[in-house]
Amino acid sequence: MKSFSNAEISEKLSQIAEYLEMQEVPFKPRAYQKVAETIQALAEPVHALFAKGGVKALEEIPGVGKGIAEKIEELFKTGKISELEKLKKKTPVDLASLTKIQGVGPKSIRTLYQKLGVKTVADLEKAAVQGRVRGLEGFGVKSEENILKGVSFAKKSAGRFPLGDALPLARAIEERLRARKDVVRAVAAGSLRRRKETIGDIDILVISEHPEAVMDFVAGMPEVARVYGKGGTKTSVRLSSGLNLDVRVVPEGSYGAALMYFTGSKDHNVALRSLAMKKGYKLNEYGLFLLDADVRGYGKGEYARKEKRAAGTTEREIYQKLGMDYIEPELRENTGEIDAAIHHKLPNLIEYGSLKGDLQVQTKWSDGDASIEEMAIAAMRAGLSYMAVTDHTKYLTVAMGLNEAQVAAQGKEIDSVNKKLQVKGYKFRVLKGTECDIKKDGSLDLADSTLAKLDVVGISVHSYFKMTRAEQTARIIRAMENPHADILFHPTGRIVGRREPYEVDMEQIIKAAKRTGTILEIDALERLDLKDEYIKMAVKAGLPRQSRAEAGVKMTIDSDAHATEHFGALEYGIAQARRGWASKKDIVNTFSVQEMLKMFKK
DNA sequence: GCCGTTTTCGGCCCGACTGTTTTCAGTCG
Repeated sequence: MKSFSNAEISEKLSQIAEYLEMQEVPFKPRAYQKVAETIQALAEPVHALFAKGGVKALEEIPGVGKGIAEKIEELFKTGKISELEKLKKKTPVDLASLTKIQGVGPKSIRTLYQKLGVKTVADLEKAAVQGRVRGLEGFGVKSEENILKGVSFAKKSAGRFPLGDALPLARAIEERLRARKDVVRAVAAGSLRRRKETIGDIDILVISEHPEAVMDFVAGMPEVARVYGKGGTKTSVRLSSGLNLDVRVVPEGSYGAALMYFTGSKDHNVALRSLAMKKGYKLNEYGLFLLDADVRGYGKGEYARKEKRAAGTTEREIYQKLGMDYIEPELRENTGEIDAAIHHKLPNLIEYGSLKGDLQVQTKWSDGDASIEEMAIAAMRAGLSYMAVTDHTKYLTVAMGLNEAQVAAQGKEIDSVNKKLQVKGYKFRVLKGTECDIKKDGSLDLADSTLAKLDVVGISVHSYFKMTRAEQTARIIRAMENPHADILFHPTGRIVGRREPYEVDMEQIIKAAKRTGTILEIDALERLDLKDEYIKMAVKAGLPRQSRAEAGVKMTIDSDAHATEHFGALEYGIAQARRGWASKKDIVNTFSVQEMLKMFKK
């Protein structure tokens, strides 16, 4: 039995899709592509699902039927998918790299291979430089130039950006557009509005009576490195930061429909459009239109369709006409939200700005940049009324972790900071805490007698990332069983785009959290750990059937601040919680300090 | 290949832009 990561499985399925697309096989490519995307976003390793429940468990994955399940099984058992091998033999090209080139798709690749023998990006570049591409049917001088530009950009491609990098950039561009007299509205939509953890490109929707002027402005912005396309209402550019930016202008009356269309996700839109169609509507970026079938004068099932506009000014209106509740952007992934909206079962999502405290903050005592008092004042400025000081412990020598005596000494400083704040008239409380290391055997790095004196005991893994799944899971669960352990910090250890999570069975961890009363953390700074899918599991919102019984695990959203400016990251943590269908009641630090402390294990 | 508030068979989202074309295919989102 071979083990493949979700990314590897996704890549293989996606390749099958592209090969089939190349051969103009209808419909199948989309089926494969959809599953590839689903698996890519899946937090639970597919090989773990398979180990637990075999082919049946694979078919539980949305979009996976008998055919694809068997192909995944074959991959695990033999290390190969014979279908893919067959396709590769027929057209032996480096699909993965070639399709990454902007403007080059499966059809072009086929022609380039058949006529010029192009197999790799290097072959393609050579052919274009030698001017052999322009002679092909359907290609010209311009296509050749674009291929060369595409190749050179693909070479220094930056890929996806963390939400925390893209959001400020998008907001700045939004501001500049709004400042224009000819712009009524400018809104960043796309994956950014859905607050995905990484952003591939920025999509901005503009309402304006003068689209051409807006297009000129966008294409001429100083940070634009290349203009991919510029039309009357739509412009695509690449920014020097490596991000792509799409700006689309629509008239005022289409605002809602366009916002919906531009926000996505694609899967959500496709599902909505299918639903609209069944109800006799057509949904596009200009509105929701009622279709009248008029057979008079037409024969053999041909219909003249007259369109009557039914909605489009606001998103709310469109959802309503389709018979469902309004769906918040963070939920629009076609992972159960449409059904929930139809049956009025959507969660009441935690709101931005609703956190009262932060339960993971580092200071100068270990690897933070600022003093306890400085962090407290910054937390207050961020609108919080309490924070826990949770410096690292001694095992983590690189972070200058504290021993028992230092923790006691730090407690005294916290007392004096609290007194000082009180004298100044601030209603803010600093809690005594720790980010206590979980050692290899699952024991904790500080003596129980020390932990017992603290308000907030966070525990976390910073070593032995390479243990087996079973060992790592057992290690963490043992630590959670410590009666003093209140919160499991960054439960999977991942850092978005930089560090893969360690192997751990999150379903078991969530069960253990329920059993032991341990709170799970959503770590906002760089990690976004828990991932949305695990949050969903913890709150029991419409996820894998087998975990529904484990509902009701409490979570906390923390900044993991190491500097005064890091409290801003809490916004991303809330976004992640919303994407995981979490409500205020699921998140302990939306409550006052007294109410929150009552939720800790006894 | 998948899926079901019309369906276990017969469907499968929709439009902008480009480059190559004289009406459209390919790509993208």
